[in-house]
Amino acid sequence: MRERARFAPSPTGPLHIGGVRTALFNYLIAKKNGGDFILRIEDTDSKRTVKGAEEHIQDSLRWLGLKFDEGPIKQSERKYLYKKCIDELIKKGLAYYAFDTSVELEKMRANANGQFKYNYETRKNMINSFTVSDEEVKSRVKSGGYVVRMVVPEERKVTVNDEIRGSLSFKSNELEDKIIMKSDGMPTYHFANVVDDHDMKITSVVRGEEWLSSLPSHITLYDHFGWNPPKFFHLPLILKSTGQGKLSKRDADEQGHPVFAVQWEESKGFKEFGYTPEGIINYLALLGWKGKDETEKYTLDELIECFESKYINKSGARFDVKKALWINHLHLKDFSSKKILSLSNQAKSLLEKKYEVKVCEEIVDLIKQRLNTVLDVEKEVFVFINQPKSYDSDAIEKITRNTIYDILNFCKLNTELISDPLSLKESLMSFASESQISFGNIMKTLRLCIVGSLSGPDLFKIIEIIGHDETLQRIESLINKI
RNA sequence: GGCCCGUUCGUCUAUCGGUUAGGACCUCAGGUUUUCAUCCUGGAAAGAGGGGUUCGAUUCCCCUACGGGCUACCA
Repeated sequence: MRERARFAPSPTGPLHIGGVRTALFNYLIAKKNGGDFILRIEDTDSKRTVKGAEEHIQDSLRWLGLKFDEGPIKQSERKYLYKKCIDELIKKGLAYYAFDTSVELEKMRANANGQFKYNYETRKNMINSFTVSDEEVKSRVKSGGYVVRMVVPEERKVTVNDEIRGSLSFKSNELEDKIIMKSDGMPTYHFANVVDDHDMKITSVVRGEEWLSSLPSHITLYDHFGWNPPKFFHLPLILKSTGQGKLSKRDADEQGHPVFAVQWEESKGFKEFGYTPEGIINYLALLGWKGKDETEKYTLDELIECFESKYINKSGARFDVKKALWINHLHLKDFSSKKILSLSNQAKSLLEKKYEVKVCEEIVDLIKQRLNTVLDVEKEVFVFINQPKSYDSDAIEKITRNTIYDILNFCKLNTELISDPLSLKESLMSFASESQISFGNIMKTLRLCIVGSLSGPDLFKIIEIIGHDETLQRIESLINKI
């Protein structure tokens, strides 16, 4: 059977990293066997639908490269289907009308110390199809304000299977006659989910662990309809990087990392923080899954190739920024210069204003392995565009001003050497032995004057690229400053 | 409180009952490099606790502890 998996977020807010991982695992399970990846928007609660959320979800998936084959299918547009199925269950006696007000329900819960369950026993004392005459039911239904509840049978063992955890069993008496249709005529999550997954011929339901406890209710629903349930994968949660609990926006803010894939309102996403889709996808795949061997770097295509759901982990995993950054770096350093340039518009336009395209790419080649995020491109490229804004004063003091002066003066007096970095290096070496200044200090001085600090790519390459005049200018400018 | 799930280095994880408990991030020490980074070599670092089962348990079972989820006319 053709594999069909769906990502089914509700548009109640922006897509966060946990949702992205759910989407990714759905995608991988679908694509592993050449199946379909479907997007379904679960917007059954109009009160909680947030404007722009659906668009944000789609933007995120697009940026990540998780293309869906069908959808987005919106539940709000499928009321007719749910209604039909509700009627079917009512006719079978497996669902019933309930007329209790929320005030009454709250009272019941308060009285029972939070132990109240609407079930095979308590429904006898509530206002519903079981306790009210047929005529009254009819008239109450006519005037609206009712809900529909599912019948959960008494004293039964509900055995469910989760592909990640294996077989689980629940007692039906612990379950509730869950509301499946709300008084506004919309289905609840539990109902719409089951009906849609069946209707859409979904073969694998991949979702967060928070749904595990409602699985027995869902299975009961499948039973009521006489449908075969799909396979279920309940993914462990992503936990905050320090402390306890699952990752939330607040913790992410505190730790200084994003939670959204792409920007949402004022909150920058992974994209804006300079992560690549490749990096995020790779890191997220590794958070809770591991391939057969020690490989850590995967592209999406490689993931599809290697992914096996049996290697998905059971326990929650902390989000580790340092490792995420490292994985991002792994991808960035292997990108072509052209691609890196296309990711950093700012750096690209600054460079291209000054250099030919070929040189621009050469420059990026020099800085590639220094990158953790695409934001670093701009920083690293700065030395090729502008004079240092400031100088590392600690370094100056260490080398001493006199030495610096001597070295720079030597360069200034041998300006013709600057055009030929190779011979410049040789003369500097002989200058070192003549003047009793260590070659290390000479290089540091020169770097200080070209870069402003003691880090950066190959100095002679920099000199070659920025050229004779610019180099001389930078030398002059440091001489004037000390 | 009840129900369900989980628990190996600081973090992500490997281990199909017998291993010097392996790898990666982080970290530390060396090496390469003109510097930083990259890269290379090496070090430190773990089976929550208690009972069983077994010749033998990180691995199987039970209890406890801890963590997580659910317990809405929210998803």
